[in-house]
Amino acid sequence: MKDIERNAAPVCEAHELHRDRIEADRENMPPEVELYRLSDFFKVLGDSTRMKILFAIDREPLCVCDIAELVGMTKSAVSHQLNVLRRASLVTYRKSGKNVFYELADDHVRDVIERALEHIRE
Amino acid sequence: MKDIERNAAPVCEAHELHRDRIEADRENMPPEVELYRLSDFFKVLGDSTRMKILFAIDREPLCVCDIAELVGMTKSAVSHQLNVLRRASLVTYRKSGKNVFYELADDHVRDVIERALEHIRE
DNA sequence: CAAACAGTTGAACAATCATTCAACCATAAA
DNA sequence: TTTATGGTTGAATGATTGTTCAACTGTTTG
Repeated sequence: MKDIERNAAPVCEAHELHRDRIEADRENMPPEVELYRLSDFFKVLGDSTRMKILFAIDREPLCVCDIAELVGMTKSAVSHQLNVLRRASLVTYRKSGKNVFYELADDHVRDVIERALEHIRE
Repeated sequence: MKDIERNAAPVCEAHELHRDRIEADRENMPPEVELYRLSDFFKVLGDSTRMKILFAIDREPLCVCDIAELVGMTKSAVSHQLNVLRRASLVTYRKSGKNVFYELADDHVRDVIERALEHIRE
């Protein structure tokens, strides 16, 4: 049968019974802006190349070509991803002669990744 | 000038000077498989709809139509995203009559999100 | 100054992905 | 056994995105 109600308000009978509790759930949710900033933050971490880069510079600042060698990609690809990490304030950089050295911006990032590691290791 | 060396090993002079340190950095990196599981985990969190869903069911299990109303999307769209969250083991579900109730799988997820919230709030 | 090197950038391409639409399954009620 | 409801699913579509390629900037060295 055709789902003619597909665009109607998705409210089931169970919902009608718990209007007040649902309302409390709604108030428990962070504001829109924060939800977007949160998912944007995770989106940056959600790429294996960027994850490799973050672990590569975990111990010490490295120049782009060192990072490229550690993660096994071209300088260009790495530079593009470093740009993403920079815009998200996950890394900082410092120029020195012909080189540009990147390092982790702060320990918050390490914390989040550490927790996630615990999770996937069960 | 043309970058004729673009596919060559990306090793700069600075790299030659610190071969041993770079090698230590390499050993500090988690194994490939773990890096992929880690970025896959963050990838699932890196979507605003899924993030909304997780906060919607943070306090109590909810049925699909309640979740759909809280996040402001169709049941179909929510069901697709719940499927992603299920495959990543971030949520569990329980059938009850016509309804299917979803809840957070464990507290690890809450921990990671909590840390990330602290980060984006500075 | 010219050549080489480290890194950046924009366009293009392929791949991934979120949402919509339509149909479908399962349960409950009439 | 129909009918309605809650939820799932596959295909299609449009948007986003990661990598490559080519060219370019800036710095150092000969």
